[in-house]
Amino acid sequence: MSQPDHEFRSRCSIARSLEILGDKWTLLIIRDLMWHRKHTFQELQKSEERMPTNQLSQRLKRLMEWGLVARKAYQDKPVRYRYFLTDAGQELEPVLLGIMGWGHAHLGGGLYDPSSGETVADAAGR
Amino acid sequence: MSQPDHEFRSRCSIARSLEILGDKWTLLIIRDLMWHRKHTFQELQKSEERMPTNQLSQRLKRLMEWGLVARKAYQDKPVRYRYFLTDAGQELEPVLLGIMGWGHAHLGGGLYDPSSGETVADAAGR
DNA sequence: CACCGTCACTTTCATATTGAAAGCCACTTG
DNA sequence: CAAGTGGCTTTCAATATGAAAGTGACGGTG
Repeated sequence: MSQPDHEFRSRCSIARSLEILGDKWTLLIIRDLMWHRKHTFQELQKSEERMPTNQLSQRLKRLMEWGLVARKAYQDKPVRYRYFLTDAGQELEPVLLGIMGWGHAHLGGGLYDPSSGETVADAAGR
Repeated sequence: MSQPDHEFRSRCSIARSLEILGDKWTLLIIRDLMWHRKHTFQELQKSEERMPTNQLSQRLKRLMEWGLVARKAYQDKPVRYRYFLTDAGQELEPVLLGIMGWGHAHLGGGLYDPSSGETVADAAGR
């Protein structure tokens, strides 16, 4: 539960958040755990964007260290884990929704509706 | 105004947005332009986080290419520019507010109130 | 019981990005 | 005319990324 010892570069909440979330992949893991019922390593790796396995491994580790993600073994011998969001991770939903809305409006990406589980407006062009 | 020719890695709005915004710095530039009245190269560079000048230069270029930022010369000889957000850039405000709220709750960062221009809750610990 | 396949990683390594620092250019100021 | 200012650009070592292959513990098949 305890977060890593870490010197943040500033006291700004946005700057701090970006030290954990600020890359091209991390929020996609959160997206998949939150909405797309992807919970195993393999399911996460098979997402459309095809994150490299070493990165996925690193990111999951970091997210666990920061307490946004936890895992539970779903089998022994060999032990295999199912990853899921903690409350702190779940609380990123409004952020994801905001980014999605912006990307839909300005980059022509799809619009996912969490309550129906469907992509409402499909991607335009590109 | 026209966005760059660019192959997005997927149709997901979040994945697309992260190709532009997904790093440790870009949203801090947006933050400073949006709330902190930093509009010149130097003002942006002097922010608490001390972004390297070459990165600032590159990011501003990218943000202009994508139409989130524009600039106007405020003097000739030598020409110097003032940067500001376009409408598309401004529309990231809810995203910034969301990230700030999360960072405040979970990483102890400050809470800025755009309407008063003040940091309401100061950073806890760390 | 040898072999193939699956899952969850880890390792390797070439390439790309980052970030600290210095350099550059066109002025302005003393 | 020397020093300073603003806005970049260049350089280069260090770090991060990503493609690919490797590992280890099984479980199933012939």
